[in-house]
Amino acid sequence: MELNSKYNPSEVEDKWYAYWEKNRCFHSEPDSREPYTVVIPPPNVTGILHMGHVLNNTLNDVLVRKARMDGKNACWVPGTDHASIATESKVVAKLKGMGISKEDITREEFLKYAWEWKEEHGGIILQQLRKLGASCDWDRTKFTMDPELSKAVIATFVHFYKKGLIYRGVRMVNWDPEGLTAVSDEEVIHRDTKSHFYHLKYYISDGKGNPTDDYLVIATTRPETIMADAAICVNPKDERHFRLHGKKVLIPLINREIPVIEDDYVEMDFGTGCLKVTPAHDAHDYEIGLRHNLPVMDIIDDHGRLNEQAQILVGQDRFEARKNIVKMLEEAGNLVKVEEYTSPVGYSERTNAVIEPKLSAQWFLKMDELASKALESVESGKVKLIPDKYRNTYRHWMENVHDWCISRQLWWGQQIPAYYLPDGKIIVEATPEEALKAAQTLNPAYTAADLRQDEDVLDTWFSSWLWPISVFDAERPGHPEHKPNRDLSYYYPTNDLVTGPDILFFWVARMIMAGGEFMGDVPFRNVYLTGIVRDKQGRKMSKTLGNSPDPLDLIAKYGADSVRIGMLLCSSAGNDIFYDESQVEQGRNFCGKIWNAWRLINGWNVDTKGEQPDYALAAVKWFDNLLSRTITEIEDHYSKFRISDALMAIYKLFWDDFCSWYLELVKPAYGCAVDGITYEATVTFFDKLIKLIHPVMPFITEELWQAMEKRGEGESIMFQRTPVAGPFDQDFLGKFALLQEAIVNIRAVRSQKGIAPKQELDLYIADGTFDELVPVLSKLGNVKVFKGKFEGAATSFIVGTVSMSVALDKFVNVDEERAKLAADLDRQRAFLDGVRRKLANKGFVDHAPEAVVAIERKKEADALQRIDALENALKSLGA
RNA sequence: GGGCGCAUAGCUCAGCUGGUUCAGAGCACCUGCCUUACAAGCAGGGGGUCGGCGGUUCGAAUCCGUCUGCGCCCACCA
Repeated sequence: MELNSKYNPSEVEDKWYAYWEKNRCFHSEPDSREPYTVVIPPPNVTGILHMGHVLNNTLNDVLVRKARMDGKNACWVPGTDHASIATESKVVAKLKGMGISKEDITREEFLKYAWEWKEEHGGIILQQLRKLGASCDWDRTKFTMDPELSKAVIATFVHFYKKGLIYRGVRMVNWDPEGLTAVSDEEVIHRDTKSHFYHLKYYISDGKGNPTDDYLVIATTRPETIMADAAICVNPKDERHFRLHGKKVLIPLINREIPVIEDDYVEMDFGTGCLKVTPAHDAHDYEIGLRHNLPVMDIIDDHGRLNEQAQILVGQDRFEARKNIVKMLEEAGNLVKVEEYTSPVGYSERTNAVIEPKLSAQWFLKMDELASKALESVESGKVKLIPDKYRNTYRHWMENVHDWCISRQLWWGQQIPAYYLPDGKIIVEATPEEALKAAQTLNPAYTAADLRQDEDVLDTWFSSWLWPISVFDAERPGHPEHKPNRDLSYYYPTNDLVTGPDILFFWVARMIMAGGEFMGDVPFRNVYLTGIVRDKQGRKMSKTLGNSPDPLDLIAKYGADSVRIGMLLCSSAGNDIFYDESQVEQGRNFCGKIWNAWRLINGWNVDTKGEQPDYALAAVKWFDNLLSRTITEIEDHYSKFRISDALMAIYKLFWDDFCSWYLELVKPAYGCAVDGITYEATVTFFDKLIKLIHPVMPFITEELWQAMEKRGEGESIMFQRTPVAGPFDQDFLGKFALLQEAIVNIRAVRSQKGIAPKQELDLYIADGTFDELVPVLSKLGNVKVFKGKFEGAATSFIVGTVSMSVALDKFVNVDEERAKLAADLDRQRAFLDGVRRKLANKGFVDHAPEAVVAIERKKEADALQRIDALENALKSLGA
């Protein structure tokens, strides 16, 4: 088949992806083969493909395609995550655009809009993944809010509730005033933020609510919360404040009287040693409040605005109120001074709003027991983290875990199956019907109208932690007594999980917990943690910075294979990825190389009766051995998840070894035909090479494999077997490497002396070490080879221990050659000295293993031989 | 503040159990080539005190200590 002179990726990629999908090449069903399973880290249903996804899914696809070609039953389950906060805020925004406020519509109406939105805009990313070449089993696509997956989530809640691990309680939680929901500790990101430290005067009360002349000074970063103060706290040992014990002070501006209390919590040497206690708006203050029975006064509403309780600045946003109250305090004479201050502030992971500590009733899952089991799974090596360094981080987290706040004040998600009875009792059952039945066992008079379901939904991670189970068998979570279905028994546990370290705790750890709870086994064997994709300057790629290229643009420009290569080239596990477009260009260049190599082979005239020349015989033997050795290396890299090393090994094998050496060697002279044996061998090599390349570059390899000969409908390179390494002759490969060195030397001589490649030179070789490879030398070096020493003007070099001389009567400058040889001789003598010093060292000879000493002795002998050869060469130059 | 990790060529990184001629790779760079697969290419070449200091060892890029400079995770001294 004729090939275009240029490779056109976009045409080829669309064609083959459509072909793969039409023939359901990615679909997997349980059978007698060994399974290889991965589940996709479900991207947000609202998401669009970014470079992080590209990295992640490329790695995943490489592993899946490799496993498939290794003969395993590969199954990669795709899907999306309902992402409650992100999706809900998008829907709210859309409704706002339509003039509809969430408060004005019912839950049912809102959900109708949300589902419409999801059907319309959701899952774009799954289309985009196809462009990348991801070989997902699309027939198995799941969504975390699919009816059966939601059922699994509800069942899980009921399971843990009845087990006593889920409880409802009033706690200080992280409130997101933008998302209007509580979030878990893990969803709060602390960032050092510049702010101010305001020193405020609180006058001591005379006991009747009037200020005296005496005052104390507190330091706060949040002056807008003073109206919620319940006390001033000092350290009982702090002598400076003994006079305050038992006194009351007045809150500035509103003159409310609050007591001075004593508690060890207060550090004497921080701030002024006086702490204002605001139980409603600070987690520590809340604790102090509990210890001292202080009232809780909440002055901030869900949106982060001051409410009626504040008395002043009512309705203002907390940050606006802060500015204003500072002015008021200054005017009132309560402001002593303002300091610049940097302190960590919590931000919502989803909305980036400043988190407001807020007291509210939420649902929690006890983590102690689950976490210790999940820790054990990793410590024992049942789950391997790659790279290993994350074990430490993981351990630290699992040992310091807090109960998980699982309720969210949202509508998009699985509604908590808790039902309140009129008397406040809580019934937890999977469905309203079951709940009613349970209620009626308490009092048969209850009707459905007496049950009020909890308004909140569950944290999205509370559904994604079931993902590796529920995508196969949604009946199982919450029901460990259920027999796993056929899919689950076959595919679980999955093999590898590729994901970012940022969700190690959010997701990975919790999947391990759920796996232990419902399957009694870990959900995966290996977790490959990728780095974060950064730009050339080391900045994290983000939409706001605008430094992230659109992967689809890149794919359109360079082709998906090139983008995959660009990503993989710089992706050693666990290290951040410094992305640069030049790497994608390298991928594109590699496509061109592969393409042209086939064009060359494909264009040869073949003489089936022709005799195989000696150089071709040697070339085939060499590449055959080298292929085996390199496959061994590649397999080793894969087994250790060194994907970029595996790629580099393949890359060099193809480009340097196959193209630059092998093809140059066997390629017939212009107008001549290649013999049949060499041709067949070359085609076989090419076939093996593109099979090795397929997992990293699926498209171009499919195109060429299909171009090589007519294939049947539905056939694909992806179902071919990975080439296996045979035994290889290390000595022969070593000898060939030396020969390559000789050829490089000859080329260098030409280059330095300006001798055209076409001009044949005479080469003298001292002995018969390379006899078998002389035809190779002649062809690639364009030399006529003579055995023995050359007497006359020549340039000489040592290959291994063999001296070679290029006769150069016409070109050589004897002085230059002499100087070169002398320099080389000096180097060899210095080397010999070093080796001899080592061997003369009794400590070395006595302590070092015999093999190491033997190597040194060999070095000594070789060096002596080389020195001898160099001396002879010098002599023949008349030195 | 606590914990973990990193530092090797201009850039990105390998270097696994301390010992092969170990100081490497890719990219970038320099020189010469439009050689009939490929200029997105071919051939050749330069470039590093392995962050500093000290130690262990016959032997250290590799192990230990320490300092410096980065990065990450955890932690609300208000």
